[in-house]
Amino acid sequence: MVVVPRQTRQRAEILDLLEDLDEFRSAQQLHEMLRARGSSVGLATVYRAVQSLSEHGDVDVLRTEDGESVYRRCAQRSHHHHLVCRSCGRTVEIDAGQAEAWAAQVGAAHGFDDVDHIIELVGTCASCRAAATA
Amino acid sequence: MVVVPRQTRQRAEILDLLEDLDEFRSAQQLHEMLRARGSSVGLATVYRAVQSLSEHGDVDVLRTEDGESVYRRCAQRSHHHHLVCRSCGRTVEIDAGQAEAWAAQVGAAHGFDDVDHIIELVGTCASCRAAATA
DNA sequence: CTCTTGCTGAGACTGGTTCCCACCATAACG
DNA sequence: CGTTATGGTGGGAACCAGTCTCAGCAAGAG
Repeated sequence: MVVVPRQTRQRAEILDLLEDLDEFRSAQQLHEMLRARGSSVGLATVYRAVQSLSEHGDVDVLRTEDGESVYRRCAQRSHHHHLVCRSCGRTVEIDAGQAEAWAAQVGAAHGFDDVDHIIELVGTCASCRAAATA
Repeated sequence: MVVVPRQTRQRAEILDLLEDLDEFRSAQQLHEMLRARGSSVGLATVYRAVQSLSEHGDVDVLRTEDGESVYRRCAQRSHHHHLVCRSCGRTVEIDAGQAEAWAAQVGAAHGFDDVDHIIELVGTCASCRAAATA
């Protein structure tokens, strides 16, 4: 009795859109883009879709500095982290084995169990750096 | 012409309160606590104060999962990270030299400069673990 | 085909945060 | 020490992301 989300036009359109994008987008941006494409999808539906997708590990979620949640379809389905360009939004997926080992070790040193971690890296990518110094 | 915040009763009271606490608190919680103490400080003022304090590095800010900002007066004024107990909120400050070195190295490997990082650890502390298994 | 059940969407609602603006206290200046 | 400009204060309105409501609809089971 596993709960599998029903396959609907709206969900398909949202996934399609996410496939086309390679940067993190907010639910509101996705909604706008869908409307621009001419499909009539409700904002609430977009929220529900990205939420269920993220629960199933099909998309990754990040929180921006101003508290907005942004979503991205990721190549790696396993746990990983992101290195995001602060200027153009280009995102690189990182396997963070080393950082995870560090986290577990630090937790143990302070008597903490089940240590989860939030690790995100923000930098300036090579091409933006070049553009800035030009 | 450096902008130094004016010293007022309200700001002093907020800092005092933060000194007494050793867990992260939201602006709203701080506001409530101040009112409970009998001091009439506006909510807007609390927001302004914690904001300016965090900009000056006098308090640390974290975002909870539901998008609330929480604040804490930290012992270390230099850059550091936190290991928070998910059950009791107990917080340990971590010097994360190793993680930072890793972040810089990963950034460089992908051609990224000025790599900032967000690293937070959440776990279950020894005493909460004991209480849970009791 | 029919029925059940989950999905949809418009708009109302919530809760955290910021803005507005008249009033007030601080600090600088004479 | 009084005056003044400047920035802080506070209450409420405004804002915005996100959630809830509920009637209508459509996917999938039987």
